[in-house]
Amino acid sequence: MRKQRCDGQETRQNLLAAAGEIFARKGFREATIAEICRQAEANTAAISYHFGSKEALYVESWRYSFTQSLKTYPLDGGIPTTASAEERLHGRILALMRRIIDPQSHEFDIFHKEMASPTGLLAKAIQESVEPIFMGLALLIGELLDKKPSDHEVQLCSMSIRAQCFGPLVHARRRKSAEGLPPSGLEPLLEDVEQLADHVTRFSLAGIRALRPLHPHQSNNEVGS
Amino acid sequence: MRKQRCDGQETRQNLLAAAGEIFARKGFREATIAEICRQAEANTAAISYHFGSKEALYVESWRYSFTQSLKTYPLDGGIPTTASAEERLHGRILALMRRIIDPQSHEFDIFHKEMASPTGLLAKAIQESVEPIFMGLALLIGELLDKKPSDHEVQLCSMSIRAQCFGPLVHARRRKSAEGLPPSGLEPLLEDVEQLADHVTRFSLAGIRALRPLHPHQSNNEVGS
Amino acid sequence: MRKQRCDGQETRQNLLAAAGEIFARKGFREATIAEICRQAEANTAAISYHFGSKEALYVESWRYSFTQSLKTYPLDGGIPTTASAEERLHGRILALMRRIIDPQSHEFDIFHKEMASPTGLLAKAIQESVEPIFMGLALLIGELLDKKPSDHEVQLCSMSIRAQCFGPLVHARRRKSAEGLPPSGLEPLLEDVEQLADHVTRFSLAGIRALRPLHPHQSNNEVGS
Amino acid sequence: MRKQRCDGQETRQNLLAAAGEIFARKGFREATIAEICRQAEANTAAISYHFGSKEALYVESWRYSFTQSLKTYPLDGGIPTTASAEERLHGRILALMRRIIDPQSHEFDIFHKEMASPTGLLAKAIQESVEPIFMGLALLIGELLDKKPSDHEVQLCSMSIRAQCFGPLVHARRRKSAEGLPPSGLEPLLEDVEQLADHVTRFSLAGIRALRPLHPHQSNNEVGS
DNA sequence: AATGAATGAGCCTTCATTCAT
DNA sequence: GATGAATGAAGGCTCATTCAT
Repeated sequence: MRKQRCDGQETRQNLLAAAGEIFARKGFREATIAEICRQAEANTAAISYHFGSKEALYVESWRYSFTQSLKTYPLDGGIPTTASAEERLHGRILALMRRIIDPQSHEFDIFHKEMASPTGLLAKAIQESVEPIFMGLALLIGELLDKKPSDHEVQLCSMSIRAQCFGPLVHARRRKSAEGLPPSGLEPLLEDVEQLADHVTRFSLAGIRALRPLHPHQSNNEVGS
Repeated sequence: MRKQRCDGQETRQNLLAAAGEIFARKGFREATIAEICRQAEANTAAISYHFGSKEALYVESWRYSFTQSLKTYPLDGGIPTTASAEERLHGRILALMRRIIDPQSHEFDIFHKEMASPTGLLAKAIQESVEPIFMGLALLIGELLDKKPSDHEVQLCSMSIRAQCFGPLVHARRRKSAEGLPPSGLEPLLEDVEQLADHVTRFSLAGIRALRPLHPHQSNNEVGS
Repeated sequence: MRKQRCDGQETRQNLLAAAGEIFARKGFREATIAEICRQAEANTAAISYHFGSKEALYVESWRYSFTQSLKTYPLDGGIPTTASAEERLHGRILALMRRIIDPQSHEFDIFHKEMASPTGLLAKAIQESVEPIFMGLALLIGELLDKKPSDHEVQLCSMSIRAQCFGPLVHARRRKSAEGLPPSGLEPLLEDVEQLADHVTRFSLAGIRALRPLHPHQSNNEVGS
Repeated sequence: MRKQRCDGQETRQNLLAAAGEIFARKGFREATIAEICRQAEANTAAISYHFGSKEALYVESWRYSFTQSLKTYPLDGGIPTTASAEERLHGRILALMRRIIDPQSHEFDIFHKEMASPTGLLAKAIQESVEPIFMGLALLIGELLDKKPSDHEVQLCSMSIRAQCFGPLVHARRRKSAEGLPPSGLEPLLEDVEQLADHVTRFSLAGIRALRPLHPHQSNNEVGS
């Protein structure tokens, strides 16, 4: 009972997709190549053939998930660079949240599990992928604070914002995945996301402004709502 | 070469302590009872004997870690109830951070791993333990916002603060545990913690105030430093 | 369906014996722990438990086989040290041959396979075990040649004798094991061994004497260069 | 990126050569067709295609190695049939040794591994190839002993000589292959070979003469029975 | 003629658990 | 009360082989 040998890369793609899903659900160690291959409708030896090892598949599947996710949700949230810093911050926060919450994307579940129980296998890949995101955020905050991105206060604010994006959403993801099928639960969650992004943006802009040193005449027009 | 039968509970205590450490380092699934027993200098069968199963040991060791941690770091950070809400918030944030960062305590590593890869075993125990912490925080924020603790905005702010405590510190923990001995690396980290708590308090108070509806006379004295 | 836990070392002994037999028949790589355990009536995990790995079992089983074999066939063949050098040489050759040909002993089959396809695992064990055998032979030949055991000619003669013991007998072993049960085939083979030992002793003594330096009445017609 | 389809037999030749080398180094079971094909720069399916199976390739590669080796080293060592029996024996021994030690030739490594761990696949091929070698040696010894080649004593002497050729040289081969490049290490080994051949010839001629029946001028001090 | 892709069987190992002592 | 010994179920990986192209 052989599979059709369509174009030769189909199995590879199936494995990457299935691996992303299973690794996101179970983590590296608890995921079994048997389950991945069952879902990809491939033989267990196919992983050795295409990727060499479970470890290599893990790294590849994360890169794959991350790339796909970034294609769907550009870092700047589609806000033009001519918009105000506040609007661009809101755009970034919203884009990040949508990436995190998208049930199609598995990168953040994998990322989260890797943070909690590092295998060390993703260190390099994550480093390369996450750095630009952090840097873009730090640049924006630096603009708002009128300081260099490497400044300590900028870093602290960056951390505050990132944490507000990650924390609640990984919970939301789990709550969601614990339910049934995604189709019905998608829209309400996206609504939630916008509301949450509004809150985090407003909350954080206030926090940032409280640190702004020497502008006595600071305006109060916020973004959102 | 039997062990001394001191009081019969010594092995149990050793197992609880060792389990907390190992589960914190490796998570439930990846921790092996062999390693736990090796560290506790007990026989592998001792776990089945004392706790019935690996699962039961897991729950017990978390309760044990949590209880010990709460004894060391009271929820209110030692700030008297007569102090201002801002000071009490700072006290809570600092206490929470110190609990998280304490290398002696394993509850947060276990908690974090359980969030990332839920076994479901701790659901009830965590629920019971975390609820009062969240409630105390919500009460305080409600006081600052002049709203009920169950109000949506209060919940959002509570989330913002909790996330700022968890996010950076679990990273700090890992970075720390990756180094050498904890004793020498403790002080500088505690300094960091106070600095971080100051930032989060100031940042969040500003965020909270920005949501406060229509009180023109709001004061600006912040806490910290 | 548990095994009886008689004295706790029975399984270990069974495994050692079975391993010697299987490793001798199939070699390290082709032998499977499943087969060894089937023959020892033990679980496959028992090997990990008692020895840690297939590799460690291999080494242990060889030491076990070698020790048992040496107990049955002392190196000197039971010839008293007061006997003539010729008689003692004959004793050694016969003892070596009997050790090699004994169907109960597996050390030489393992040794032979290890020489042909080294795993490297037995290097140290074999070195330690074989050294005294070679040294004893070299001492004896040195006595016959009136030279030091480390002399080049002594070494060459030692090699000639050892090769004559090994070569034909490993063939004989295989021919024998290819047949059916050992009980009936044992005596005729032992007879063969004595005949063979006589031949090798006579043949080699003549070769040695031809090299003996200072006896003026020996003939010197040699071949080559 | 297909290979050039030169003449269609190039791949076959490459496979035979690579197989000889790999089988010699690892033995039949441990050699993998993946490694052989990698070295031959061919696809793994090529073996099934050209030879039908790993087994068939094994047999073919041995025949190939043996044929090539025999071309380089004629059985009689180039000694004319008019030379004395002693000289012809020396020639044969030297030729046999040179065949064994030649690092270019793999037949003896394969042969040795096959003796130690018979696959049964080479039985017929080896039988056919080795018979003439043994017969030639037996004829020569029969001439020296003035007996028929099938005589028991002739067979024993033949065995003694063959064993002295095989034993030390397979060791030498392994020692050599464990070193670095063969080119530089070749000359000193060939010197050793001649020295060794001299020893074996002299040693064995003495042994043979000691068995020569009724020539009144031979000495008779033997050992045994 | 030749190959990339895929397969299924088998191997060694790990692990939580359970007896008999 | 406590333990050494033993178990069986998986898990990841390797490998010779076989298709469809």
